[in-house]
Amino acid sequence: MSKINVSVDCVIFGFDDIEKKLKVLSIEKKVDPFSKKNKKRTQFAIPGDLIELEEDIDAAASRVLFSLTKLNKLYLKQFKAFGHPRRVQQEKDKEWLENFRSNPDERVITIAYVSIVRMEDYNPEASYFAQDVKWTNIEEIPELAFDHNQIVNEAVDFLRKEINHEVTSELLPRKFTLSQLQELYEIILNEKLDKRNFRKQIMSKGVVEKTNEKQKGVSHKPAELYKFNQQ
Amino acid sequence: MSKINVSVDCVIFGFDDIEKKLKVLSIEKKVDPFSKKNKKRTQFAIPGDLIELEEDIDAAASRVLFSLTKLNKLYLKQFKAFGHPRRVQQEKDKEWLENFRSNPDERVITIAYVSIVRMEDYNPEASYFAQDVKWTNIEEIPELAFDHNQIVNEAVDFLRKEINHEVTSELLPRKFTLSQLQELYEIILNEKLDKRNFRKQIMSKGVVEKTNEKQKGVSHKPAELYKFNQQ
DNA sequence: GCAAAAGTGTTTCCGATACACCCATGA
DNA sequence: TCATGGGTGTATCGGAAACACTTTTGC
Repeated sequence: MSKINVSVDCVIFGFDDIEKKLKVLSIEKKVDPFSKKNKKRTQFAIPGDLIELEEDIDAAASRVLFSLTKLNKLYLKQFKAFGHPRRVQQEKDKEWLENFRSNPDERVITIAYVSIVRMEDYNPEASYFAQDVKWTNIEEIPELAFDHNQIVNEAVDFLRKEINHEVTSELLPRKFTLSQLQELYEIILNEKLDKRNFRKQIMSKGVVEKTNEKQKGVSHKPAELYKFNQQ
Repeated sequence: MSKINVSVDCVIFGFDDIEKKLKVLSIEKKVDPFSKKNKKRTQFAIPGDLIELEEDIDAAASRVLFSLTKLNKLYLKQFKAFGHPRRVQQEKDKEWLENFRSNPDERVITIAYVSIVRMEDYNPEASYFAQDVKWTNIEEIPELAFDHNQIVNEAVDFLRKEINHEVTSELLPRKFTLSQLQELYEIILNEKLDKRNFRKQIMSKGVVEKTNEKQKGVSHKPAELYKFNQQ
C-alpha cells in the first residue's frame, strides 16, 4: 500500500494591458476557516488542490482552478511534476494543512500546469478555501505555500521558451496594432525588440492580417489595426 | 480521502554501436508468478513500478529501474506525467495487475523518465517481476502494457528534441572518431547528415578536441581520435 | 508647430546548406 | 592496385540584427 496524495497546481499568467506587466494569479488562503475575516491569518499560494479519485489530471487542473478562482475554460498545459517527499512539510504550511486536509502530515505529489490570459477578460473570484485572489507582478511575488515559488519560477522559464503566436493570439483584443503585439512579446520575454525586425518577422509568418481599420482618437499617427488569421 | 497510486516508468534508450541502431529497453513481465517458465504467459512493458511512500520521484525512478533491470546510476530525466483514469484498466493488463498489485482495479498515475546509454556499457539483468529484459529496435516495439507505447513514442520525440553534446558524450568510447559521432547523431535523429557540415558545426562548438592518436588496423585511412572536452 | 507614436528598407553578419575530390591504409 | 572510409574548402542562401528618418494625428 503506497498510495499518495496527488494534486494539481496552476500557474496562471495574466497579461495586464493597462499596467503593461506580466502577472501571476495567486490566492490568499484561509488558514483558519473559522476565524473572522478581519482577524485573518492568511497565506499566499497558487491555485491547486488534490485531484479526485477517478479524475483525469487535465480535468482536475480545470476543476481546481475553477473551484478556487471561478476561472473557466482556460487552456492549461502540463509542464512538470514536483514530488519532493517533504514539499508540504514545512512549518509555514502546517496550520493550513491541519485545517483543510484530512491527512495533513502526508506528502503530496503535484502536477503543475501553466496558462496565460488577458487579465481584463477574466475576473477571478475567490471561492472555497481561497479568501482572496489577486494578480501579482512576477517580480514581486511574496513567499508562497509549499514549493510554489519554485513552481512559479520554472513556469516563467517554460512560458518564455514556449511563447508563440498561438499563445499570444489569446492575449490581445480581436483587433490590435502591431505595436501592441510587440509590446506583449517584450513583456513576456522581458526584453526590448527592434520594431522593424519584429514587424518583418511577424508579417513573414503570415499569422496576422490587416483589417483595413485604423486607430481613432490618438494624438499621433493612427496605427493600422490587425487581426490574427483564423487557424 | 483521495490518494492515488503513483508510479514511475523509465524509457531507456540504448545506442547499439554494433548494429548501429537506437533501441529501447523493455522487460518481459511475469504475468503469473507461479507458472512454470516454459508455460509462461508474458507481457512486455517498460520498467516501472509504484513509488514508495516517502520516496523522492527521481529516486524512485532510479530504484525501480535497478530493481527490474539491475541498471544503476543512470541519469534519468523526468519528461511527463500520464494520468488517464483508466490507463491501467484495459483487459490486456488485468491478469498481471491481479497477480502483482494489491489493488489491481485502481488507477495509477505515472511519471515518465527518459535516459540513454551505450548498450555495450550496460548489462541489464531481469529481476523482480521482470523475467527477461531486452533491447528492441524502436521501429519494432511490440504491444506494451498499459499506455507504454504512447509513453515510448512521446519519449522518442522528447529525445530528438533534446539531443545535444551532453547527451552524446556518454554514448561513445572515451576516444572516438568524428564519423562515429556523426553516425550517433544520424541514428538518434533518423536522418543523414552532411559530413563536412557536421564537422564544421561540431568543431565550431568546441566540445571535442583531438587526442593526437589515430585509429589502427583499419584498411583505409586511419581516422583521428577525438575526446569530449571536460565540462 | 510640436509632441507622440506609426511606419518603412537596406546592409551586414552568421549559421546552414550544398557539393566533389584527394589521402592513407590493409589486403 | 584497388577498395574503403577519412579528411578537407568554397559558394550560396536565408534568417537575424543593426540602424534613422518621414508621416499623421491631436492639441
